[in-house]
Amino acid sequence: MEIELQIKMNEKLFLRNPEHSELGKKIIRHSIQLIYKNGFESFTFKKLAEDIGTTEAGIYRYFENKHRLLIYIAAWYWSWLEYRVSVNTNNLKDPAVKLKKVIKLLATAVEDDIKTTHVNENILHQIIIAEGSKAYLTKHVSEDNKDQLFKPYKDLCAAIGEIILACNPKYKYPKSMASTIIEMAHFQNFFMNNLPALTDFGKEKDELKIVSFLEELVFSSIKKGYPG
Amino acid sequence: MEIELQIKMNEKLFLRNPEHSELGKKIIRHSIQLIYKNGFESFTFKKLAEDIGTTEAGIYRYFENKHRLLIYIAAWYWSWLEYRVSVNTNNLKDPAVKLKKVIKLLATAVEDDIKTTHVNENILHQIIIAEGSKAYLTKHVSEDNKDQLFKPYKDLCAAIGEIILACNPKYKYPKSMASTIIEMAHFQNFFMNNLPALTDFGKEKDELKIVSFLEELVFSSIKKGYPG
DNA sequence: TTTTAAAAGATAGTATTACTATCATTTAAA
DNA sequence: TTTAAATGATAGTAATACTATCTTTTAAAA
Repeated sequence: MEIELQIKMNEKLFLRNPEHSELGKKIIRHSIQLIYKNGFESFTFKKLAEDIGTTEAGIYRYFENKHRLLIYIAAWYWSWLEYRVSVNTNNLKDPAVKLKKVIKLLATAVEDDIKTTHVNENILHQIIIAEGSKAYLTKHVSEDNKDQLFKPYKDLCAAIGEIILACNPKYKYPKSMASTIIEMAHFQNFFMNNLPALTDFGKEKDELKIVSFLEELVFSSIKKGYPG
Repeated sequence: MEIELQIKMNEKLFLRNPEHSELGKKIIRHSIQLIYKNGFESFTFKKLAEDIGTTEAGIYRYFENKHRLLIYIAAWYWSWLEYRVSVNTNNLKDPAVKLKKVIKLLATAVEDDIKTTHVNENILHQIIIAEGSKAYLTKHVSEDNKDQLFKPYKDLCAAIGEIILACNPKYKYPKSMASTIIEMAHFQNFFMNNLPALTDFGKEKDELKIVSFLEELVFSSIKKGYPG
């Protein structure tokens, strides 16, 4: 039996659903590779088309512009992460154990077991670290947000917020704590590898140190101590 | 007696020092306004030149490209913040009181008393919140970092790290905690105003709530309790 | 006060980017 | 088998991101 992970994406994220055709899947796969290789700024639909072996106009039939494509990729990532969080935590009772698991999922590289056909999740993780915030750091965030383009991020944040509240129902900032964990899992990683003076992990470059930092940060704040 | 705040900037940040001429100062002032108004993506040297009443070529004599100009503006902001941190904390003995002061300086809008002639600091604060991370989220961070372009950020981070260590010399993550405070002071503000579901401050939109959140986060982690 | 050099203005030009439009051909669904 | 949808091929445009050159203005040195 072959199981393929299909994530249902918001229709507003694209002009034509890239999951529904070979070309569409190629667009996603190759844009992830190209953005990883050269960064989002130097990424263009022309280069992408050449890389795939199609034409610029072909790409424009799927996505309005490269920023929309970035939002799509980010949304896919957040949906996928929420899926992994739910799979990896719903058999756990202790919310503190759950929260530890969440931090680990956020802050460490993916073990490449559950392979979805057309996405390299490790590279995806890397580009979301470096380019992910550009999806919402724009003048048109609010309109994009009205179109629900950031729903997967907000859902993940809400889910983590729930776990935090389960640890301590009186904690006052579950959602801000959740977004802090998410953003810092990524930023501390980026800093560690690129601006090490901004972290305490520059020498070892060990993701597990980020996990320890975040765990200490979170659990001392929500005051439930460490789980086993 | 007239005192003007002059911040010495790294020579590699520009081709010609914008502080040394009227045109240069106009470039800084007007770019801050334009980026604030339309966002960094739609900001171009052409538009800037028209806004100022000079030519594109004129701007290029000061800055290699718009990204360098953003780095310059960000560097100026971080230098200015470090200056304000030192002015506002060096008469304080208790490091915990110092740290509270730092959090407030980072997370709340500027009282526009100390006016530097050509920069609107409130608008500057806003654009750093929305665009600041784009200064380093690039493929060429490491080279830029070698040119010391991010030194002001790193210095500020180091200074805050020192205060954290003064609170608790055994705390293991002073620099990561410092960069977390800095980034979250900005991101929680951006989220509060643009993606409120990611925070617990969406309704009131009150910066002081962010201050409370950060204080609780920081002090429960470094375990020295709140100052008076 | 003149000379000289640096800065700014004016104008032109190029390659690339970010699209839109059209028409022919292939592929897949009815 | 027909018909529509998707793709390919090609062209074209406005804007962006520059570089180059030449003239005029401004400011500093002799």
